[in-house]
Amino acid sequence: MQEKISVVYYEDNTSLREGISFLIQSAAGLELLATFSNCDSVKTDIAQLKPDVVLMDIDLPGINGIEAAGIVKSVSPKTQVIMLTVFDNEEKIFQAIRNGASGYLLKSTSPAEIIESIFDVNKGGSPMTANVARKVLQFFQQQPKAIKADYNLSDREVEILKGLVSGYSYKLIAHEYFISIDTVRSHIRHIYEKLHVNSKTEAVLKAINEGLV
Amino acid sequence: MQEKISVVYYEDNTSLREGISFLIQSAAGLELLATFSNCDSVKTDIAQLKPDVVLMDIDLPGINGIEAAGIVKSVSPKTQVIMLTVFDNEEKIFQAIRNGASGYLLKSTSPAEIIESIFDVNKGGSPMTANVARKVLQFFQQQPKAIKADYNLSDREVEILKGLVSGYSYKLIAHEYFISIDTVRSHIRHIYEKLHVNSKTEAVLKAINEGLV
DNA sequence: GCGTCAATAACATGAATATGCTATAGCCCG
DNA sequence: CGGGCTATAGCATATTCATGTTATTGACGC
Repeated sequence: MQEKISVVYYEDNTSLREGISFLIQSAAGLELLATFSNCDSVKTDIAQLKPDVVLMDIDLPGINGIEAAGIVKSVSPKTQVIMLTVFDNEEKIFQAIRNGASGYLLKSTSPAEIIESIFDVNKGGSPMTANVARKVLQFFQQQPKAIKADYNLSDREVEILKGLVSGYSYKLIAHEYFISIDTVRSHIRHIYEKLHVNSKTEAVLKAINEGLV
Repeated sequence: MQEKISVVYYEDNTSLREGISFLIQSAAGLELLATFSNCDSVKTDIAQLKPDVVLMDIDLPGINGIEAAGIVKSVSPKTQVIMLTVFDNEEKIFQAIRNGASGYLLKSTSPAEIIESIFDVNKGGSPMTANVARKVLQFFQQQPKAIKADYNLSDREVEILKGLVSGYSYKLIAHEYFISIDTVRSHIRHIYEKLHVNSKTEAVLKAINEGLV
């Protein structure tokens, strides 16, 4: 058996903090190093304690939990951060993930699952409430909406646009598709009209952002 | 109380299929419409049954579960698909997600949690084993590697490059940063040398692909 | 068969971009 | 204090791109 998993817990709601703290202390295999009601000293706290896992409330007075997550990861990259929040706000989820959070639980999660999540995250998992996970997955799924349909591009125009997205010059595209450069111009002219842009770069950016890969 | 959640279950391992089937049938609120040991008739099955949820083993003989997930979503977009597998292989996870799967559970998941996941996914969640979730999250986290360091761009060059990535012309960038257009040229010349490209579009593509957002 | 549209193509012109060369002023480093 | 690097800037030239205009061919619809 390995050492206990060390935990630090940030939560401003006193009764919640005391409740979860009690559970962590009771759990075999977990060791609660400290709890804090705000993140003001998160940098020095974490630098000294170097916990395995941080439980971080997202809505804290002063520095919010999302920024704090980033600070934790910067001073102790191996520490795993689990965000706890009442919000399944999309923007906050992605901010937290980008800041290095490895878990994201809604406060509706049962205490037993919160404890379980600490073990999960320490084993290299990412415990996530199903609602949160859905939002993350949608990020991957949303894309295949066709730029073709949105902007009424013809098949050929999509091909040419892919050429632009590949970084090709008109000359190369002409050669690629065995057509004259003037034809390439024609197509690109039409593409620009349909996408409402007026430069190669804008067209490429739009194509990428709209999911034409 | 609403109607029962209708479930269809694909699994080639007979004893596992029978075990889970029994649990689904026993669960209040769930109705098992059918089980199959392979996906050969998935298209017609789903088109007729239109279940709320499909439990899909990923390693099936014949058509594999990942393709099958795509077929399910194409004939019945509202049906939620949960993948079940022994592998937490990264490529398979992402393929399944792109094919529209809404949940991804390892077979080490307890039967009780599998049942719970059916309710979760029907409520709009995405039940995921923590290991799987981690792989998905890493997709978002890997980015902040600096193009600056990789290619030794100066601060100013990064700023200018961001201008290009925003779709600006030289003229606009010059105006944006209060410098002459010739200076913009100079910077961009150096950027091209460092990135080993020779057009605006290539530079923009490289910047985007390398994670300069 | 006639209108519409997609794909092809040509010609022209001005704007934007790519590239070569040069140069100055301010840093920091050893 | 000289050498290296960055930010700034100018000038010249060639290429590429953006855009206006026009035209032919073949598909498809009705």
